[in-house]
Amino acid sequence: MAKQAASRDRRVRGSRTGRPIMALLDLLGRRWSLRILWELRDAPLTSRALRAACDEASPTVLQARLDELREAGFVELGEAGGYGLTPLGQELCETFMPLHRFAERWRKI
Amino acid sequence: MAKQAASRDRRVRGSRTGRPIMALLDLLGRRWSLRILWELRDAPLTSRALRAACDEASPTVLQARLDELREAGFVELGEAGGYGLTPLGQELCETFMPLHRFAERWRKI
DNA sequence: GCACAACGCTACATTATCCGTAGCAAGACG
DNA sequence: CGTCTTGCTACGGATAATGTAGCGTTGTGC
Repeated sequence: MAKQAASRDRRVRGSRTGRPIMALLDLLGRRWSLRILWELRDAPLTSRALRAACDEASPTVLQARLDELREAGFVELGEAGGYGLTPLGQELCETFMPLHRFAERWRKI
Repeated sequence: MAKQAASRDRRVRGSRTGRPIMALLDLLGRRWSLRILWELRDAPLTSRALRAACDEASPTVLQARLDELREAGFVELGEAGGYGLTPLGQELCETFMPLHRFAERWRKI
């Protein structure tokens, strides 16, 4: 697998400009990516608990997204088992945490 | 089309909890959604210009995303032509604008 | 009026991606 | 040993995205 070989400047789908923001938007714009970060926001979860939190999403995609997020350095697999955010992942999560408040106001419109 | 009939509490893929944050994460977690918002961040674009900005993505998906984002109230089609962000869309865009700075730091890791 | 170009938008066949279910190997516990 | 749970994978069917082409409409210049 060339999965772990590539670095941050790897080819990303739909964006071959090399601009990191595009790579990030591409990564986060895949199914379940944002949701996974969101569900891990305040505590690590086992793969199965994460699956339950994500409405029993298919383990195939979840595993793919976890691999990508891990390779990006946002998520890590603790030695005691269970997926958690890295410090970098925490930071990223806090970056779009205001989305929560926005979503609440959005509903009311 | 039942597209414009549904409101914010419509069924969204992968998230049937009704929590608005889930609906939002689901909407933004589709291909090109984040990218479209990003490309419209400071100026409206025509559909073709937007397509060019999005690496010549297929018009089929772009149109689908634009419809969804329009129905969500984030994007609008100006009467003079061209897609632009609504005030709400501007607000959403600013919400995850720190992502840009984060992406720049992320590359260096 | 009449080409001509750009607009928003759509059709259609191919390809990639996701879903749902089942199940693997490895480790912990009894 | 048997039975848990862990992370992870296989596989076939369903869904979504791609790439190319083109529609109808609206200006604009001649």
